[in-house]
Amino acid sequence: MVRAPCCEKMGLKRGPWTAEEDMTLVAHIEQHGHSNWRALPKQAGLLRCGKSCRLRWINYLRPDIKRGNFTSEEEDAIIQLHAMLGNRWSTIAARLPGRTDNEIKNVWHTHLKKRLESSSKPSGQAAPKRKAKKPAVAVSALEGPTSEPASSPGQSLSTSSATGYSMASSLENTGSSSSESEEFQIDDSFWSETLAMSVDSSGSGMETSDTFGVDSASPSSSNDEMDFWVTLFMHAGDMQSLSQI
DNA sequence: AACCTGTACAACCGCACGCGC
DNA sequence: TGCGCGTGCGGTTGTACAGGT
Repeated sequence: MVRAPCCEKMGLKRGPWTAEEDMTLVAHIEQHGHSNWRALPKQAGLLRCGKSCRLRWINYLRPDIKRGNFTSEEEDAIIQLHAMLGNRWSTIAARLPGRTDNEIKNVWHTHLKKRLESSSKPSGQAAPKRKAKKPAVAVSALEGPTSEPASSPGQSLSTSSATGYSMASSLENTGSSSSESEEFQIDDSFWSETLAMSVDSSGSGMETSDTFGVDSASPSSSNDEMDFWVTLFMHAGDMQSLSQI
């Protein structure tokens, strides 16, 4: 199956987005939505390919994006989820309200990975953040009435694409996390305990478990299934870390 | 003060998947 | 049933900036 290039490079702009482009995109999406990314740039009068518009919206312009440094809880959650799920950034992002897969991926590659590699220390200590990155130009241009930082933890998630994601594939496709099968040896007592916990889905004390409750309220059965497995793994991770103490 | 190096983040690229025709 | 299109995802690259020398 030969696919056409995502953007026929006919005078389409590339590189960093300007504030005007951002505003144009946001205004268009607010008015018309984004039912068709490919047609969107034309309709909005943007000289960008649809893919670029989609990326910009998802990673930067969405009103529910939470910007700023990751909290240590978030970093710990990423580390745990990555240990469980591997490089499934979108799935991990779905567990962290307001965070995007791209952002999480960047954080992982820049310091979480190094932190894990360089130290066997407990994860509570965040890697030193060298700088508070410049405020993005486009954001400052947008930080008007249109984009309020919805940083409250219970907000709805739009990052998750609810791709039909099965547990089997998540376990089999462990290219980057080959140690999963070794890390999680599940015995019968684990299953009985975990299943009991998942029925009564009270939080385990971790901040991210709040988001489970939100998502599990979703009518989508695939989301329910995903929540079940992620919750399961989270508990497994908790139990493992407890056993190491 | 100027240059060099490392870090953080935005953006791009290519592939895979799902859906409609 | 097969094909083409649109979208989503993960990997990678480019670049701006801060700190160090």
